[in-house]
Amino acid sequence: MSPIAVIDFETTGISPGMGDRATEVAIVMLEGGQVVDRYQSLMNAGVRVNSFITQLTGITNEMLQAAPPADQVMREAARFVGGRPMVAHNASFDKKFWQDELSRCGQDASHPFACTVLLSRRLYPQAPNHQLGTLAAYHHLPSTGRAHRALADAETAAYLLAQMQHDLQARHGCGRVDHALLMGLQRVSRHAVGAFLRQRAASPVLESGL
DNA sequence: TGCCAGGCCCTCTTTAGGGCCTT
Repeated sequence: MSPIAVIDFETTGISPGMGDRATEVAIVMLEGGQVVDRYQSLMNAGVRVNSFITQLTGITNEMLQAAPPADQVMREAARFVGGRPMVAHNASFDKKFWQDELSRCGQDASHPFACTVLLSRRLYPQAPNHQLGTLAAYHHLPSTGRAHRALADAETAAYLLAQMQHDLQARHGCGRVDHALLMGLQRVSRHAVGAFLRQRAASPVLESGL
C-alpha cells in the first residue's frame, strides 16, 4: 500500500489568518500499518509564543530562537512529503498552516488531506469524544511521548489511522484501505456510512480510486 | 468602536444556533 504522510503542527495560535505561525512540524510516513519514516523540527518564524502555548506544548521562546529558519524547515518538510497524500487530526487546522507556511516560501501545497476527526466520527460514533488523546486511550494506542509536541501527536494520529485501516478491513470487509477510500468515507454523511462501506467492500475496483 | 478561525455536525433545524476540534 502506498505511504501516507501524517502531519502535525504546533503553532502560536489557531489562525494563520490572524497572524499565527507554526513553531514545530512533524510528519510520519505510514505504510502497511507501520510507521516507516519520520521528520520533525522546531522552526523559527520570527515570532514569540505566549505563556499559554509554552505551558501547553513545552515549547519556549529560547527553543524557537535556537531553531532553524521556518522557510528552511518547510522546504525540508515538503521534500520529505513529496507528492504523497496527507492525513491530520482535524485536518482543516493543519492544512491551513501547511498551505500558509509553504506559500511563504513559494512551495506547492496542493496535497489532498484526509481528516482523522471526520473519519473517527463516522467509524467510532460511540467514542466519548474525538480528541486525539481520548481516541488514543479508547483504542489503547501505543504511547508516543508528550502530547502537544508535534512528533508525539503525529505518531499518535498515524497509529489511529492504522487502527482505522485495520477496522475497515477486519470489520467492514474493505480490501484496500487507501487514501482515496478515506477521502470518500469522510465525505459521506453519518447516515450513509454503512451503505458506503458495503459498496466499497463489494466493489474492490472502486477502492483504488480509479 | 467592537470584534476577530473555520469547517463540520447535531438538533428543540433548514430564513439557525451552538458545540466540537485543532494551537
